[in-house]
Amino acid sequence: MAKQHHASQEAKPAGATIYSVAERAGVSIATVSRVLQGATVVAETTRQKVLTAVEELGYVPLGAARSLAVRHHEAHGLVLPELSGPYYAELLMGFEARAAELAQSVVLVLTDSRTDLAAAVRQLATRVDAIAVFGAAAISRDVVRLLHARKPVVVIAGEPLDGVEAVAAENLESARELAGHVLDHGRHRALFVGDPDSGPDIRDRYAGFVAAHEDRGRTAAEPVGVGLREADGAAFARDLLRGEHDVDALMCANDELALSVMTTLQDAGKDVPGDIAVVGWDDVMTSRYVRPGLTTVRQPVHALGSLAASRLHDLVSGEPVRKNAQTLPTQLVVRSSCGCP
Amino acid sequence: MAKQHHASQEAKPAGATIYSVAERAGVSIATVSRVLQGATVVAETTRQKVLTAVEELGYVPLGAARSLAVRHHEAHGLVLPELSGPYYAELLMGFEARAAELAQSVVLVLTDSRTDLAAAVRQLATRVDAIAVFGAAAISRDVVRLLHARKPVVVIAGEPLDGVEAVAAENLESARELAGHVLDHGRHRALFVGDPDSGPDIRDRYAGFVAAHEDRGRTAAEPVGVGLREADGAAFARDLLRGEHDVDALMCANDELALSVMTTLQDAGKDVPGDIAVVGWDDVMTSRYVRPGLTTVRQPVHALGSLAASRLHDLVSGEPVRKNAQTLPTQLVVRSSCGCP
DNA sequence: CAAGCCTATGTAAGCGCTTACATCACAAAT
DNA sequence: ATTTGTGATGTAAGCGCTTACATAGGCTTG
Repeated sequence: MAKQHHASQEAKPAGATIYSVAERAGVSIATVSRVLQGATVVAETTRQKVLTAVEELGYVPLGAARSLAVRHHEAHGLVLPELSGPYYAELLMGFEARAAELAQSVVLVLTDSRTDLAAAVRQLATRVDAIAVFGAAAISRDVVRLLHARKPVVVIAGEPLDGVEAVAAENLESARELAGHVLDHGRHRALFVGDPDSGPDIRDRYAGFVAAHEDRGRTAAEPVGVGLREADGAAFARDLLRGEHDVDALMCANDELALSVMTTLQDAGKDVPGDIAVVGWDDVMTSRYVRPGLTTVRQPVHALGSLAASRLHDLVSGEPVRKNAQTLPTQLVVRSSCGCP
Repeated sequence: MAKQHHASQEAKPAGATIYSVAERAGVSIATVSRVLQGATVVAETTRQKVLTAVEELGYVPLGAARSLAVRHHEAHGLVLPELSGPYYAELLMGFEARAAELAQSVVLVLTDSRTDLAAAVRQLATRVDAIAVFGAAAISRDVVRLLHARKPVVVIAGEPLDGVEAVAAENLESARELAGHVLDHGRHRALFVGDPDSGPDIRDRYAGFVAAHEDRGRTAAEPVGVGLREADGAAFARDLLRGEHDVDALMCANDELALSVMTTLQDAGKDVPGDIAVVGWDDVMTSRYVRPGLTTVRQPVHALGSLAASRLHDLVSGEPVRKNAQTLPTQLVVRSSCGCP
């Protein structure tokens, strides 16, 4: 063998390679590989010799070498904004679980912690076979488009982009239902809290809010374009207390917002839902615990992550891109913050 | 060139390699590599030619090939049980953020979704330079030990294992302080809810509970060994309501437990903290929102993740293993479920 | 008993990159 | 004009695997 395999030594034992295993077992590297891959048949005695050698040497195959040879990373990339709150975490869990079933590793990139996002994504593309990107992940469409030219990409809950596969949870109809439910409690001055321009999700929720009004021959108020975080909700609630709006119901873009609005109002002596009804979106854990329980919409977040991983795998396997976004149904969760007993 | 580089074509454009880029730019592959790595000096005109070719071909380097050549994966593995609840998510965020700074990818494995954990970990070891394992991740010590023989390993909040580096948040003293605080509210029949045998964290928290009693010349009751989930808390609360214990204060092993206990009691008409004080551990989001606010302990979870990533990197860089676990300080968060106004 | 056939194993090419070393062109120094 | 130095680039070996193909026994078969 021309190659000079390992006279070297490093801090860690390092260096058991397929060569050293083969030598120790007294077989060729091909046989070692066959034993480890388990595909081809190998004589039982040989198999044992190899396994023993592997054990003794503590051999761990080098993934990179395998990847290079098989021309697959056997890994999926997932790009999310962050993980505070249960939404993304749940999505990630769904993704990871499905990826595990498909024997794919998952490489995670959180955009909020990156200064150079484009570079991070480019670097990610370097080590995975396919990438799922969360829609609101602050990744410019250009980056997605660029990526998509090289690797299979799935956009989760994002702006549809043609030629790029998309998966999402249903928003419009559920929002219409939720808003309708609130209106049917006899509320006449409902407000949508959240910025429809911040992404397709919120946009559709507002659209549902509008539709519910139209269904009843009314017209919806303009949305209050605030952010999605607790602080935004608290700030808005203070505006409210100052009398800036005349409302008897609030449909918030997500639970975080709804919760902070609701508790801020309560702390100021307002009665929810007596004085004002508040509903949210996402059904986070806290929504079950607050009093009154928060009426909200549960998304199949886990399933969404799982679906993304599945599609990625299908795409890598050569399946064609689906033209239309796959939409998963959501579920209205009625508690009492909307006015129900 | 003897090698037959790419006459092939696949579904995806595929196939721009360093060779095609070199050819297009009219330079050697070495030069392309130099431009892309940016280390050595390359004439500006050449650099531009290469960059142009890269652009035109949409070249994305193959990470596996680089890894093989440089003999580094430039990736860290992280093994966590799951991501429900803010604890692990926050840990992961800290880990990811630091890894990003160090230009390391992060490959995530969630043990709850794996059927064959050992295999998953072995496979992980194949593709990363080092691995951080969360203590309670249900990974047997043997697996950790095995791993550790091959790759740098850091155990987060786990059972110390000699020769294996460990990082953790402080438990004992903070638990002593928390328990002391409760006792000093004049409670005399305090109970620890949680199973000290489920891991070093809980064990130390119970030890703090005991110590606080001893500090006051009292002796602590035996722990109530229940699980850490909401359902466990609700079940325990029902036992309590049935009169199975005579208590006026509960120190729960974590917030999830504390919250479900507390609300279950409240729903049954008990007054918290009037009839019974309840405190938790972790300071999850919900703890701020419930009424009364839950007194708890905030852990530097993000910092813990970050520290783990740093240490991993140091170890990969050849730094020696630190003998003693690094412990991060926690912070008592006093709200009103303990009896404070 | 020769001819063929499996089966188990070995041989070697190739995966796409990095990098030590060799080479070359040109400018400066003699 | 010749030598020497220097910066830019090319050459080629190797990273550790997988796998197509070749080979060598041991059986079966006529």
